[in-house]
Amino acid sequence: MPELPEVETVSRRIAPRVEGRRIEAVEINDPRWCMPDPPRLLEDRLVGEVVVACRRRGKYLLWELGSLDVLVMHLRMTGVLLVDPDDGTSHVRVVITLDDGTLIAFRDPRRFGTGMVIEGSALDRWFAPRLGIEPFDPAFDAHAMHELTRGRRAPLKSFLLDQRRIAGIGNIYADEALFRSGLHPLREPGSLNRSQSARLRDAVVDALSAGIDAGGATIDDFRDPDGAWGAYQSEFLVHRREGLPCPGCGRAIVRLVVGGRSTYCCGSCQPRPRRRRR
DNA sequence: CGACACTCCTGATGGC
DNA sequence: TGCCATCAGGAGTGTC
Repeated sequence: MPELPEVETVSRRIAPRVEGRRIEAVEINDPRWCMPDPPRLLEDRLVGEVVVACRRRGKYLLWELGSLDVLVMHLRMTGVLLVDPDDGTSHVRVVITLDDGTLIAFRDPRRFGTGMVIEGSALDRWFAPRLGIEPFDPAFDAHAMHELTRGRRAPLKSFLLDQRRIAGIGNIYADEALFRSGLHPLREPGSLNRSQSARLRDAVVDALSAGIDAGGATIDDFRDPDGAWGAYQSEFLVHRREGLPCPGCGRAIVRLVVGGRSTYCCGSCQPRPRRRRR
């Protein structure tokens, strides 16, 4: 499932192919993609526009247009953008034709992905209630992490998945960051001391960086825009590795469910909190 | 306000 | 071999 490193990978690979290009045509085959707006509305606002910049915010992929509108896309579970997809590629929901003939296809088997056009001046207002700090923002330091955890009582794993606190972490990188920090997924965020908050902050940044360096992880068919598989899934330390040896101590990795999400951790390197919250 | 249940969707998986 | 139930999960919505 595309998380920050996967969306970053898509953005980096696709940017040189779309920036400076004019959108020649847009074909939206699945109205769900831009619901509740009708496909015609998006097509009309996109066709003829120059893509000024392609970038990422949280797990959102943004195309800034010459009109100052922004195409805001979310890949959700199974979405991916492909450059010049092979003939017969299945589950293609949207096709964008650029003025040099390049085709950008949005492929999304489960149809959770979304696209919308927002005025650039309204973008921050739209993100504000949804997305917290960017993990690679210099302001995201140990102190900022400690402040974010104050008073939070839901499990630490759920805290990391809450996009309104920190933007971009999903199920994979939450598990990986928690393992790297040595903290248990059920820890109460508000119970972390300063040094634990600092470790968690570093673990989040390190896990996400490792994912980006590997070109993302291929789970649920994720590919980069050139169709290449990600590599990071082979570097997972704990995620989806139930029963396999912990890279730290060799004991079997365990799976539990936290906040309804599959969660993988080492019972020994990530000591369980003494008492459960109530 | 925080926490949590429910919803969307379809390919993959497992049981018989 | 085929059928069916179950599962996965990001974010929006609704409820307490």
